[in-house]
Amino acid sequence: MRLSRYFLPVLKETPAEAQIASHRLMLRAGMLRQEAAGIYAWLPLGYRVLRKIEQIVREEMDRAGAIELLMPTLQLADLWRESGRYDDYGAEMLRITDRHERELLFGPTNEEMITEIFRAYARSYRELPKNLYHIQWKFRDEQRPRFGVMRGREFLMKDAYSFDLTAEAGRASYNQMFVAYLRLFERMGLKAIPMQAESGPIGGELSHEFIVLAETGESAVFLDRRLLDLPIPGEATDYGGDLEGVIAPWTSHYAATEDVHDAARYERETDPADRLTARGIEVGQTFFFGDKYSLPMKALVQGPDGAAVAVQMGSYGVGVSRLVGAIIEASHDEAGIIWPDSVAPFGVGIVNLRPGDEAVDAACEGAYVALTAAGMEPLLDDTDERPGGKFASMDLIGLPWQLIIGPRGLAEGQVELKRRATGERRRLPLEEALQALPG
RNA sequence: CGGAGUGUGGCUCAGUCUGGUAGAGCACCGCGUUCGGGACGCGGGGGUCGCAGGUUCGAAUCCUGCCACUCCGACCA
Repeated sequence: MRLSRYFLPVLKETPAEAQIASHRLMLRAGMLRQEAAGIYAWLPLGYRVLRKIEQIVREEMDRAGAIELLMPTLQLADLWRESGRYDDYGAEMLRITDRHERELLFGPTNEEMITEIFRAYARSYRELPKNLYHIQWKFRDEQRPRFGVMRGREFLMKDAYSFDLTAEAGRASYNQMFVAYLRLFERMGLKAIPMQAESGPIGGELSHEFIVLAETGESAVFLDRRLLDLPIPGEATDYGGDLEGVIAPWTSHYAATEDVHDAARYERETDPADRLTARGIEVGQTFFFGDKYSLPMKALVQGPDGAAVAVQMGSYGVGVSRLVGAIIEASHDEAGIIWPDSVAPFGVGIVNLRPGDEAVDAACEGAYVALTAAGMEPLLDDTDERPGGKFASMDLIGLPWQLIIGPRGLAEGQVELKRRATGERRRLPLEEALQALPG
């Protein structure tokens, strides 16, 4: 992408409404525009990051055997009356009436709808297990939205739903999602720790919140710090096999949010030197709730013995839009965002220090073509802004690499290659710089 | 939902107490000089001061109502 043709409204000054780093930086980097309290437009740069995160989530869900579909944002109120949640959910649910006076709602989650879809087609235990997911916009009418995309009212969520014949099989499905979550957060450069959690309105006994440790997190957490060093399951993990052993290290150390924290147990199960009290951002949550929905909504299949049984279900959410903020909270400095390579909106920024200079323009064009061909997704700053401003903008938007090309260096056959994360700067010939970049 | 604030040009804000022709910096447009870490000079464009009533000769400023947004708390798959 050539910056001269792009839409990247970076802000020199910090917007007054933004309180935390990720919100400030998203507004300043031209990623986000607030349209109402807790409702945002994703500008081109922000949307690129959102899509990268979404894609990582999708790949890991697919790897774990889940199947993608897409459910609508609007749902019929009657569907929620079947589960009894229409009245229970309260003011957080946005209720809508159409021209025929039919009651609708903007979905805050999709247990009812996926159960309705499943029961419409599934008849036999032979069709199990199934795990269906979608990545769709949700709306929860928070009383007090805040912190930008960290706590918006409209947000993008991946939600998966598992269907099994028995609780044991359901537990296996739960474990698959557990492992997939460990992997997908790791791929985004995040250290997300699974913690015991309350299941809240979703219901059920078994639940984990996946929490990224950050000072600006909304909840206090208590954990065994050895969890921070556990290895993440590899790409070759056999999701068809028994995963109990894979997740055991994660569930055998103490980790809990303040809501369910048991101080006595904490002291009994952890060594004082290993205790870590911190704050965290919830980026995902897993639930196993058995027949809580399948029973009242009659999602039944015939078992081997011919009897109809309610399927055992779980649901698994990832806050895709919240992750954009969480990643920034975990990775930024005074100058701006520092994107992990895997979610960076562009792989490398090329800075033309003297647009209009024939040699410099040619070198930049050459680098742009070569890096595009190499799949590096370069962003070429070919504007006539002054160098200082270009450097500041590049640091702000946080691309992993910066390739700086100017007349002075070029006269000596040199360009500058800068790694955003470390600040390391190297002067070297253009050809070598292109070789040094991954991709 | 309880409490506290804020709405003035695209952004950050001053002006409101004490009513009297709407301001600054940045950004933007033109010309020129510049150009390796957010340049400088000269000239210029842009605001029904959140909305609606009221008081007054006169309202950004005082009064009333409403709306939006922010912060603290409660709430929060």
